Amino acid sequence: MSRAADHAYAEIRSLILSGDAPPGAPLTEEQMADLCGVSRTPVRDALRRLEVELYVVRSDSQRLFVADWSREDVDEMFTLRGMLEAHAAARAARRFDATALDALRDCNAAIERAVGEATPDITGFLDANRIFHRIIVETAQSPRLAATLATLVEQPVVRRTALHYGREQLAQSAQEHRELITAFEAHDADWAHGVMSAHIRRAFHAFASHVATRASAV
Amino acid sequence: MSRAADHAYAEIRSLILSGDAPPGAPLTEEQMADLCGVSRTPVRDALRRLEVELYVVRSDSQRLFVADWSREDVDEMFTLRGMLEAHAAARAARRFDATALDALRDCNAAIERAVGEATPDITGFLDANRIFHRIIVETAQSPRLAATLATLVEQPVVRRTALHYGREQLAQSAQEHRELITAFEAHDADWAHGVMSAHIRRAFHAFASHVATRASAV
DNA sequence: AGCGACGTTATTGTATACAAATAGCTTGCG
DNA sequence: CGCAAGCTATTTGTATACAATAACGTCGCT
Repeated sequence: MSRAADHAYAEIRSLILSGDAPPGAPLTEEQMADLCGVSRTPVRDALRRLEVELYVVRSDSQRLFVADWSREDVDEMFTLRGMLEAHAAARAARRFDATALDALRDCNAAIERAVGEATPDITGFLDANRIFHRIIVETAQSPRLAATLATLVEQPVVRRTALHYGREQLAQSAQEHRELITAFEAHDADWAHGVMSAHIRRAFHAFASHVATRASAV
Repeated sequence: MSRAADHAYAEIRSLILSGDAPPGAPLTEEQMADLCGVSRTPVRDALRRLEVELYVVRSDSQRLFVADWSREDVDEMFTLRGMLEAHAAARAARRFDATALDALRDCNAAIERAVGEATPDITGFLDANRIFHRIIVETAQSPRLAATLATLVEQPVVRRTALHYGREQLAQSAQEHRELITAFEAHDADWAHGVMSAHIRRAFHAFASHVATRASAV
């Protein structure tokens, strides 16, 4: 995908993430095309991508709506993600080399900087966090696992989770990352598996405790 | 997606699976469009879908090629499938009711009939087997899990595996299904998890032992 | 002969027009 | 008043034309 399609993707995505297009809202190709100033063709590509990533859902007949996830959906999503990402961590533990580990350490340093500031830099945290997890999945060297996880790791959920983190939860996240790095350095697959599994599970509960009072999860 | 796009998807997919388009072969949108007798627009949709499912890969700049599944890829596919389907079995164990269990028993009876004949009825086995696993996934009641598994369970691979089964392996498959049913009757999630996990893993080794001599797995 | 710049060609990206299908309303009937 | 059938308007699906871009071969230079 190129300029127009990428632009449309980013535009529509931020429309959803900002909440301007609330869950359940219909998204028509033409509206989006007008909004982005491109034709329907690249918009279709962008929407298909967003559909795969489950930002939007397709009705019985092909109309698109902003996704609305129930509490069970989110629970199941975190469970699957935990299972697969822990598996990825175990695989990665057997494959990490010095270069990749350095990248991981740099990345977590960025996370700790973002977390350590007077007012935590959530955006910085999210960006670095995304890269951190991406390095692990890439090191696992399983395209299929990567593709499967990509459809499971919903950034809106990650974002919302992080937004509700207090300083100590952000710090704990960074601490868990440090332990992961240690497990990777030891090339201990079981250790990495366990830490990652707990890391994701804790994130779920952080998320769940904040949406418990709301009817809709996202 | 509608008629043309679905048709293009099926056509290109079978082109790949049949081996007429060997791994590494370039796929241009126009070629595919000519082949399917539709325009490039639905072909693009179909190719995007095939890309998500990793039948094709995209080069540094947007050209598409038939994916090359290595032995490791297939291994990883079975591993992921085993993980997810075992999880599905565990979930399903907590949810099975009498009606669904009856359907499962009927289904396995059909499998045993197909296996017990003088010359095993592989097609009958495959049809009943597919329904058997589908009932379990449906009973697990997780749309997301179902969607993820759908992209992981390549029927061509299942078929190739079954084609190489001997009578005793077919019988063992039915036997494992019987044990699964027993675990479901007991609503024992751990038991169901273990049996399913082993069931898939054994299938992998049955598959692997037959493709070991070939350069490309599928 | 090797290497690089350029032009040609093949391929993908985008826009637009039109066809098909679907949802929602309106109207008529029971 | 409820409901269903049909019409209309909206929306998605498909085809085609054209633009942009990347691959490739050619020609010229050193």
